[in-house]
This record gives sequence, C-alpha cells and structure tokens, in this order.
Amino acid sequence: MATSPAIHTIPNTIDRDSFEPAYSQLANILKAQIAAGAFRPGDQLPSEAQLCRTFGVSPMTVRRSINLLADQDVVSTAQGKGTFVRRVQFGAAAFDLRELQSLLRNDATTIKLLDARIVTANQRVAGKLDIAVGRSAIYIRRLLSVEHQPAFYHREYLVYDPRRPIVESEMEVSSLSGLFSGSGSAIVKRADLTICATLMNEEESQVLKTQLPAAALLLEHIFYDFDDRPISWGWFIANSERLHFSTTVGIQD
Amino acid sequence: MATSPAIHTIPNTIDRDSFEPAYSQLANILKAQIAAGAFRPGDQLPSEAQLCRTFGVSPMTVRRSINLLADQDVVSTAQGKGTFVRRVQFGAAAFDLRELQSLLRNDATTIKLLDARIVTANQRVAGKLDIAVGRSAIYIRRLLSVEHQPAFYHREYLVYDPRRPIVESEMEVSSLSGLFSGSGSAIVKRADLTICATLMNEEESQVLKTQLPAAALLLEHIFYDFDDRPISWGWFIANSERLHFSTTVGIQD
DNA sequence: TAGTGGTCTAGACCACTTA
DNA sequence: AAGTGGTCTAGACCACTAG
Repeated sequence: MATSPAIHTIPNTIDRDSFEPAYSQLANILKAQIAAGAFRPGDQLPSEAQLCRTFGVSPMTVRRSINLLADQDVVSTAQGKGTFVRRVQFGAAAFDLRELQSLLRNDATTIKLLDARIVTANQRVAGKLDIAVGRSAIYIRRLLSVEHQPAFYHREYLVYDPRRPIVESEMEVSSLSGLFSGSGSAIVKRADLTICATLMNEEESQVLKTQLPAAALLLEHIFYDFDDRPISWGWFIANSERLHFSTTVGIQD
Repeated sequence: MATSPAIHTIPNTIDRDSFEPAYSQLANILKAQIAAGAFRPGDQLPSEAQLCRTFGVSPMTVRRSINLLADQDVVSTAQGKGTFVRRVQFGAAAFDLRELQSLLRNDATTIKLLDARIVTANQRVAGKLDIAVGRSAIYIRRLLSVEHQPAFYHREYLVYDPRRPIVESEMEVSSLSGLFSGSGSAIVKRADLTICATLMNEEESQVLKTQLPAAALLLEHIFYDFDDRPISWGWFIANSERLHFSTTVGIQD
C-alpha cells in the first residue's frame, strides 16, 4: 500500500522541548495524518476531549490547533457534531500578489519614470478620483523592467489638491517601491484592486516592446485615505509572458 | 474634522449580553478606531495588559482579538515591543475564486457537454498527467453559459487507468459543479492552479462567439489524489468581459 | 529591571446535535 | 442525557526588547 511508509514517519506525540509550539505541532501531526490518508475527506476527526487525552495537552491548545486547520480550509467544525476533513474547494483558491511584491524588491528590477505632469481631469479620471471635472491631477507613467526586459507599464493619476499637499510627497511618485515593500504611505487606509485580461493597444505594445495583437494582465488600483477619499487611480499592464499567478488548494504537506 | 463623528459612534465597552463573542467585539472596536484614524499606520496599540483592564476581559480573550487583526494584516505584533498598526501592503492582496464558485452555483448558469471521448496521451498530456505516452486518457470539452451567453470554455484530460476505475465516476464528468460547490470528490487531495492572460485561438473564439483578436483569462488546474498522482489536467478560457477578480487590501469597515 | 507579546494550563459554562 | 464544539477565566511561565 502506497501510503503506509508515510504514515509511519508521522510523529504521534508532542515534543515539549521543541522550538515549535505544541498547538503548531499538533496541527501538523493532524494535517500529516490527513495527507497520508489516515483521515479522508468527510471523515470525522477525534473529538477535542479525545485529542486532549491522546496528546496530553489542555483543551485550549487543542482548539487552537483545530482553528489553524479550519483557517486553512483543511477541516470544518460543526457545533454539537464534530470536526470533519473538508473536500477540496475550488472557491477557496486565492491568488496573491506576493510574487509581484518580491519581483519589485528584486535588484534586477528597475523603475524608469517616463512622464510626470499636471493634467486636468476628464470625466473618467474625475469619476475615479471623486473630484470635479477640470480639476488638476498628477499623471505619471512608469516602466518596470526585469533584467533589462520591459515587464510592466504603469500609469497613475494622483489627486492634486492644494489643501492636501501631503499626498504627492507621501505617495512616492518616483519609486513605487514603498507600496510593495510594506513601507507604504501612512495616509493610505485601503486599496481596491481588480485584475482582468485585456488586449494591448498600440502605445502599450510599443512601451513593452511586443508584437500586436498581444494579451496582457491588467491590474487596476484605487487608493483611499482615512476619510475614504480616493488618493490615486492607476493600473499596471503586464506582458502576459511575464506575469502569471499560481496557488494550491487542499492538503499541502 | 472629518473623522470626529465616526469616532463618537464607536462603542468602547464589551456587551456581555450580545450574541457576538467578546473577542470579536473587541477586535471590531479596535478596527473601527483604526479606521476612524484614532490609531494611524505605525502607531502602537495599547498593551494587552492595558486592554485587559480597559475592557475587563482576560488576557486570552485580548490575545484572540489581536490575533484576529493580525490575521487580517491590520496590525503586526513584535515580542517585547508591542502591537502596531500596519501600512497597506500591496502584496497582501489576494484574489479568490469565490465569485467563480457562486457563478457556477447560479441557476442562470448552464453546463453543456460538448465532447467526451477516450484519446491516447501525447507528450504534453502524458507529461501533465505523469503517465506514459500512448496511454489512454479521457478528453472532455464543456461550455459554460451564463444567461444563455457563452462565458467559459473548459477542456480537461482525465487519467483512464483500469486499475483506478474510481476516477471517472468520482470526477463528475458531466456536471463540474461538485468541484465548485464543495461537494467535490473525496479522492482529491489537492489542486494546483495557475492564472494568466492569453490570446484566444480560432476554436476558442468560435465556441465563445467572440471576434478575433480577443484576450482571455486562462485558469489551469491539475488535481492530485492522496498518492500525489495527477488525476486530471484542464483549463478554463474565460471571455475577458465575463471574468475579472476584485479585492480590497487594508482597513475595511 | 520593567514592560511587552507568546504559550499554556485546568478547569468552567454554554449552545447545539443526536439518540 | 451524553457528547460535541465555542467561549472565557485567572492566572502561570517564558522570550524578547528597551532603558
């Protein structure tokens, strides 16, 4: 039987001298047993009281382990019924931007400021930034290259309000790196992000040095301040060969 | 001052008669205070001991509240230093497939089986399914329509192994709904997923009734069984107007 | 040394499910 | 009534940070 060897390498006791906390050890033991097939999707796990006795830990510690697995969508709990191994759920899959973040932190990545100027907001820009048509905005175009190859084309409109002089200086007009590295501005409360596929237009293909027709991922972002007013609206156009997102859903070892 | 009214509507005590648990109430109080600007990114929150005194709850309850906020990337904790409000982090953004999942559960969505037949695996298919070239596989083509409009074109190869007869019956060849609704197969241990942008080819544009050139989101998936062997390999082609993913990062009310 | 977060205990009481 | 998960207490001890 294929799974037998794996089962026998799973520890079944908590090592109190380990660096790893007991709740984490227990969660990993249970997950390894599930991964090895000892508990199949739909199966009920031992009750919390039983796990307390088996592993010699307190109820709170067992609960924390179970909660960890529940957060990872490995198990589901039902009051009065028990804890059960979950089936794989497509909808639980989540693609995150950490890859993108690490790419921008990479030394091989350079950011070139193509353009930065004051413009008057047209209907579209004014709508996104929640300002009046004809008001001023800062328009920025950047090209991000990885190993001297054009990878992302970024365009952004920033509100330009004499009463909010802080915006320009805080939003790191020339670098972008702050938003990705976590040292982002303290004036940003939240960002709304959208991702979709699009066809590149003439300008985009020239900047990114691709042949038309070309497909691209478009990542749109709007940043808001602590008064819930938009600060900036912008979007990345990514060469489709340069950017794809991967993830795993289900039981991971 | 714009934030004053908001601050005054934030409760500052735990309601012990509420249905909402104390830890959740406390987390929401702190988050509302942060959202209202009472604590800004970089600011230190009151210590856990202080929060215990202020709100009259035990240390474990305070910890649970803080952990909730830390899981949401609202705060970060540093042993020996304190708890601090985080800046918005681009990289923390995660796009999930719940929209897609609910779409497939929708009554207005229909799945049409275009084709299902046994084929012999070529190099590419054999590589993905980790079988020998020339072995049999099941090839399936499906069209998913939303309100009678073609939306997603799905193609999939399933391993066809006499020794694993369970695969075909378990993988819900004719419906697909299981994988999305959570009632998916119990033989699936995990799935690897990738998303990227692509240009539609002739066949795809005909099935989806679009004009060329057209951009599309491509969602590729490989399912594995509990012996870590591939069960199926397939991909969705989504009309780019039909599918986009949205998310919010930072402080959400 | 004082203050911080991190872990853990050994119970208690409650809500819910099943029989 | 018995068993399940869900919340909460009132501490304890530890590891880490800072003055």
